[in-house]
Amino acid sequence: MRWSQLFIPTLREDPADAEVPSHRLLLRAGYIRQLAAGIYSYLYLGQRSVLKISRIIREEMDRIGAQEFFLPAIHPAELWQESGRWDQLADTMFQFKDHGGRELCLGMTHEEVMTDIARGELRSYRQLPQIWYQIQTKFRDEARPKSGLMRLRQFIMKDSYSFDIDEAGLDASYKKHYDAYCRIFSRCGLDYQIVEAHSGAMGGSQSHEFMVVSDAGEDHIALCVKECGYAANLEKARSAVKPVQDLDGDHAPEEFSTPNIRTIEELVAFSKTGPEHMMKAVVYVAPAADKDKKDEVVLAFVRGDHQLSEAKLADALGGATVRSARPEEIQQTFGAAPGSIGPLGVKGVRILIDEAFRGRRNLISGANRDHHHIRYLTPEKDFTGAYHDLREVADGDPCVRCGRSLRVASAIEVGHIFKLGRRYAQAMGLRVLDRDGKEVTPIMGSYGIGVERILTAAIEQNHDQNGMCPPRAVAPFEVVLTPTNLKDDSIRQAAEQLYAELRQTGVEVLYDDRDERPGVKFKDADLIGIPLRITVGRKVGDGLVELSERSTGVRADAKIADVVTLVRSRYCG
RNA sequence: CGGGGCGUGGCGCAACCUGGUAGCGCGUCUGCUUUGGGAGCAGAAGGUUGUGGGUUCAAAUCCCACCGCCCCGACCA
Repeated sequence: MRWSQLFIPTLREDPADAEVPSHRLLLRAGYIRQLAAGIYSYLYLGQRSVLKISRIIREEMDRIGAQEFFLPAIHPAELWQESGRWDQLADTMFQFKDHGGRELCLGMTHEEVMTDIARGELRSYRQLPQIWYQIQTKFRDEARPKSGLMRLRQFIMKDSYSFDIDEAGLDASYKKHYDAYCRIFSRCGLDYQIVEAHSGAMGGSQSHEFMVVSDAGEDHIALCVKECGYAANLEKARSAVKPVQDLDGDHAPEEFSTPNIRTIEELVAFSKTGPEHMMKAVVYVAPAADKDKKDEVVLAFVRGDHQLSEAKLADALGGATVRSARPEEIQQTFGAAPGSIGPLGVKGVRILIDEAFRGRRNLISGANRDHHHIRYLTPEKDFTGAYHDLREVADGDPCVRCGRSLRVASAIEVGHIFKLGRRYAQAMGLRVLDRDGKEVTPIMGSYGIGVERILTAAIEQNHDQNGMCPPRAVAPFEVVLTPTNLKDDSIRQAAEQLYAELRQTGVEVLYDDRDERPGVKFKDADLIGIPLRITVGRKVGDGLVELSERSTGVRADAKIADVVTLVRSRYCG
């Protein structure tokens, strides 16, 4: 393509609204323009990158035998009411009415539509397994879109769904996706991590997320610094605890005065005891499912130097959504203010204890009386509760698997696979006959990839002061051909000829035939991140051009006669 | 949804506090010169100052309401 005829609106200055590097560069390089919060137009370069990413995904999905569909973005409300998600997801779904008053929504995902097709057509175990996928625009009315293409209200997603007759079949479909995803992200040039994931309110038994470590990411993961391979989403990550030496002796619990002591920190200073000997009481409320029932107050304990994980607490309570209790609720339930809450004498409140307290003794906690705490508390002897893993892993905690340190990092979620189970199939009446002629409910898997997030992650991982340097697989062109001065006949002729030859041999080449000074062309080429530049300049008289690699900055002269072969073999093979 | 910030030619900003009819840089257009890292000179075009209302002789500027965008937090199948 001839640059002079293309629309590549590069910007010299940083746009005021862009903070993270990928957003800034996508705007500056003329890949995208914003239409509204979380809604972007993909211009020529952006669309080329998106198409290249989509093509890679398509190839790898086809390779595992997945079949591509194209499904509606507009869905009738009834479909989502059947699965129960119309109300459940009302806050993040674009819902609207047509002229006749019929309720519709823009699809945020396609479990319902896929399952609807399946229930109408799949009759026999002989038709299974099936893997169906699509690459489609999804819509979510995010409470807070942010960071360019990181969190969008309209975005492109590859989503696939597997239907199997039994668990073993699902395992196989899951494994196929796992492997396909590895190939996809590797081909896109991403340095990624696979982490065990929390399957969330969707249910499901097993789940992995494909994460790209980046400061711009909004997820948090824990990674073992050694090669034991442990990696998990922070919502699910576990850590070991270093053994703690408790105070010996068989003491009875003893209340003591702690005037104006409310925080663990103050208590540590006051009692001259380490926080690992304290039971931090955290009070939560699980709102009642029915309006007739009362909200349930729960009391959770984590070690003084640990943090409670709300996700784990919610899991321990069977997937309920929880909120922290208000001070007046705490006062009413325990007869004391937050900061003085403890396990003794508590009635009618569920008590959850973090695993880290197993086998511990002579601990300190609140006395349920203002300005008082209790020491010599021993779980199981003095009070009981259910043990659960409740604490959030902190940077530097020992790895559960190998005991080395865990690193907590922020990351971009580019893919997510999980075993859905039978929830949708059941709710929507998908049944097939098995070998014995008995009706059974197939088991499903659901697998997603965020297309824009691959682009975002690729840029977050690969950029410098001059612009982006995306991997070749996602860059909009493979080569930029840059004549330094088109008014010089020998330069122009050499460039024109190279352009023709490169195109002929199938190299994706962007020919910068603009009447601009060399500096402008170099800056633009660096900004938009074309992996290889061929500069046709002053050495053309000696039969030489210059090759320079965007990502490394390495430059070398090459004979004009050899360039096409060289480029094809070394750079665009 | 809570907190904070910002809306002025295409982009980045100034003028607002202290009211007097909008200015700078970049970009754009024309001409000449220049040509290996965002050129120089000369000339030119381009703005209902987010929207609506109010105060005033007079509003980008003061007041009220609304809309939009960004950031932090909550939320995130």
